[in-house]
Amino acid sequence: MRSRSDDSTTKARIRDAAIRLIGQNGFAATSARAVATEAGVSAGLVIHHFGSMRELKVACDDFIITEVTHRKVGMGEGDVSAAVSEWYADLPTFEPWLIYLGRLFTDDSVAGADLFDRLVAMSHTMLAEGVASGAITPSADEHARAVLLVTHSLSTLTLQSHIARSLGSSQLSLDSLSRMGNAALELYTHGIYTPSTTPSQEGPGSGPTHDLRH
Amino acid sequence: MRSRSDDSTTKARIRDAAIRLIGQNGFAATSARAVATEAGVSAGLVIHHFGSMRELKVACDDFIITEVTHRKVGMGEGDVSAAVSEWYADLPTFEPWLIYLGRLFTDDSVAGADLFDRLVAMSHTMLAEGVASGAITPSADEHARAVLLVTHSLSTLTLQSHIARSLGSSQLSLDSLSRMGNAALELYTHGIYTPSTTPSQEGPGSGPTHDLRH
DNA sequence: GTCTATATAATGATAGAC
DNA sequence: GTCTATCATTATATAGAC
Repeated sequence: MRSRSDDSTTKARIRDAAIRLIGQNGFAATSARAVATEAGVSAGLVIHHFGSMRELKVACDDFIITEVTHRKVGMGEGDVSAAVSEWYADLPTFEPWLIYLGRLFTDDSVAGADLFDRLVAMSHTMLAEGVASGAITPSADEHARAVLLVTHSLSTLTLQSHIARSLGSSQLSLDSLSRMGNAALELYTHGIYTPSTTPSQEGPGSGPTHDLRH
Repeated sequence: MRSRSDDSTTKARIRDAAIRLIGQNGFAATSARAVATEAGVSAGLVIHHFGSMRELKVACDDFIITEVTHRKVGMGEGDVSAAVSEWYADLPTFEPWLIYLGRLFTDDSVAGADLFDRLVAMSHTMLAEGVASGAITPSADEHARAVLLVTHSLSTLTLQSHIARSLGSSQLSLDSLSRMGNAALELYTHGIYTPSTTPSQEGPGSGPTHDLRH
């Protein structure tokens, strides 16, 4: 279900075209002319409606952030996970939004930084509730764990083209998503190491690659 | 330790400048003139040495891939993890390489795709060995798990600016790296869920966000 | 609102002097 | 090898016709 995205004004069509192109190629590689062609209008009209390319970018950011954030259904506002799940459930419609969302964290914008920080805060809250209820194991560094989980979670977005290719489809499919989801569930349930053979503690600087050298 | 990177020819200086700028801003946002200024040479010389901007990009890709891949030390060639660990251990020197490496998977290039696939193959092999020796729990979908672990691992690179900010430093620090590494070790050791309260199986399409809604 | 035409700036790339 | 000067192309953005 789209909320107010059934907006068939020309301005909305231009914005949607920009979301597709910026998501696919990045902002710097997207020209006003390319957006115009994609939207089926003239180049001047793109600028006329948004003032400048940077403002068009901001409009796209705002739109995506609003769409992924403004959830009134169920468990309160700001439920990004639920929104993304809905998007995944209707890939033909929402794939451009998912691609743009991934690009948001990589193209560096204030919108991406803000959303990331909000996701960390949400993850932090949920983890704390889980720990309090006994469902989730405490961590020696709760904030680092929250950042780690958000980072891991977003990697499915930022690296979606590689995931799709490696799993055998040209683009992200429901099947690939399901396989990744189940693998992640395994990981979050019991890790990957057998209980008796946990490796020794890491030193500083060993960084993010230790999961490649089990 | 740099291998053959102590190359102080002008051509190498231009390539190093390009690695810094492309890593920081992306290829499309990096002009020949900007590279020239960064390297302290004229704009024409950049093209003279590399032929075109695209060829300069390929040269940067090749350089980084070679540096991160050609490890003859210890456990055989192609040990990307060991190389990245060395880079992390000397951040002032190698930070531009780490940033470029992250950009490689996001800017989409053939070099990035090839490296990703090789990392998945390596991860697959290591996991299989671990399972055979009893150190690692088997998975219902070994390939998906390998892809997941590589994706998670690379997210520390592709999202490094967000991680650094969220952990309180302006850029990636040894302390942040250490905290993330330890949080990941916890995760890989026992997951996050307590044994008795594992959530039910995921359906298709629930995708990569379930780790945000424990 | 939408177009065409255009001004202005920046881009990648070339040519030729040194 | 390196520079300056320049070209052709493309970019964003503006102005004005309809």
